[in-house]
Amino acid sequence: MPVTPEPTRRPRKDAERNRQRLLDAAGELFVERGFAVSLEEIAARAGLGVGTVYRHIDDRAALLSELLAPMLEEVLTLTRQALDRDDPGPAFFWLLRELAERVALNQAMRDVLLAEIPPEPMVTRLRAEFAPLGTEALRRAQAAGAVRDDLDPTDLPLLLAAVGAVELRFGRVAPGTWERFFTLLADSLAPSRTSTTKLVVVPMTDDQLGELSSPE
Amino acid sequence: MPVTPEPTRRPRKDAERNRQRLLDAAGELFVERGFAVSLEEIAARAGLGVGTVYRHIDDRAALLSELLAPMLEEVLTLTRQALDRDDPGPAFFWLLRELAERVALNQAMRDVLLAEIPPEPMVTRLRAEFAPLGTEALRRAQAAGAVRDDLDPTDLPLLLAAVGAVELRFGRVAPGTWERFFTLLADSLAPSRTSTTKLVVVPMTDDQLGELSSPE
DNA sequence: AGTAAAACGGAATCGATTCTTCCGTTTAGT
DNA sequence: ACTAAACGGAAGAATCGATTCCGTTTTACT
Repeated sequence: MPVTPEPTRRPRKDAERNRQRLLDAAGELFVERGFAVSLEEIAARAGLGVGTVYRHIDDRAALLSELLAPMLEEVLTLTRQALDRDDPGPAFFWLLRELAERVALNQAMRDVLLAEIPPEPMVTRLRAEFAPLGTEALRRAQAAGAVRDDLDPTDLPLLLAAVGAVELRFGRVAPGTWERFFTLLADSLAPSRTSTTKLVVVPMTDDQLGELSSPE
Repeated sequence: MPVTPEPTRRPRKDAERNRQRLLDAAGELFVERGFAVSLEEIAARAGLGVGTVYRHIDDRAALLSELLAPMLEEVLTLTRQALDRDDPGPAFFWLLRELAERVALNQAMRDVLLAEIPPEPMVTRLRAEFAPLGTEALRRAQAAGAVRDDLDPTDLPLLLAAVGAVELRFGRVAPGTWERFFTLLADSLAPSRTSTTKLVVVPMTDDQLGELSSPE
């Protein structure tokens, strides 16, 4: 039976270049705007027409799914790194902060924790795989006396969601506020303490709070 | 010049009844769904047609504004009550919890803190009037040694927003979770502590976390 | 240079959503 | 019964974003 000589022909040079631009633009915008990005927005940032976008992807869902996967993968990687350490207390707080930072600064990650997003296989997988790892990291930190015993593994997504929500709301007028909030939150996880962790990040100003009313 | 004999004629009985139904339905739905309620939804719950709604209100904005006002007014009232007390520490934590509860259980309040809502004079007024009162309540609690010194008045809306976000996201599958989170958060505000406040509210279950993926 | 296939741009289409208006019908009040 | 008030809900208008379609431009190769 005669088969096609070249099962996969080499794409044209401009097509390859545009695919890269598309992926770059989509990646940036996904971090900035999460699942709310429109294809038009992506096309514009890539300097392409929407029609061209569709020649490179199946549809919007497939594109976002592809962009989301590595972000969620990184969560698992970080968690495994924490479990590799032999200082359970600091390792747990390190992990929590790494995750909090990613959630705070990445709208797509915030959407995963905070928003009603279309069903994503990767999200289901993340939950299934993260659960035992996160639980173990927490248990070890508790065994080491670094974390209050009544903290539950299910509190972890809750804490991260809170951090994400804070930066989502206040980050626009006072970037970095998530870190101030995180410091506060972390202080509540210790079984006891004789002092507070110094709040390094400056508080918001009244003016910044006022800016919340003006759109965009 | 002849004037109208009855400047304001008595409305028909059914009109009066419907106006009340409308206000009741709108009030309920505003608490449940915040600024996202549609007039159609309100009309349906009131058992009226949308056309009828418009005979009772100017437009959507006016209706929501009217419903929002008393909620914000209550915030000021609670704050003044806290300032009337002579136990600054407990008074501050009492106030924070009262406000947190309202924010957590009322979507309209959450929207005020968390969402991009249309400009509302009442919100501007609230900010202006709450600021000095909230600041005073905090300062007194700090002077009494009940609250860490580096907490800033602008952190208050931030803390409340976080509580609201938590219940917004997790309340559907695990109502009351805001309270667990609040307890945790409150523990971080003390200058020091030798133990933790017992977390009375049970944590979420893994199943509940999983339900977050399914819409509605 | 010349040509055909590949790729492109963006207008047009489609669907969904929600405020608001309009008008024919129903109901309260006398 | 009759009239003015009130009602219901379809229709109009606007917005927004995914997806498709097709005439035009570019690349690759002779």
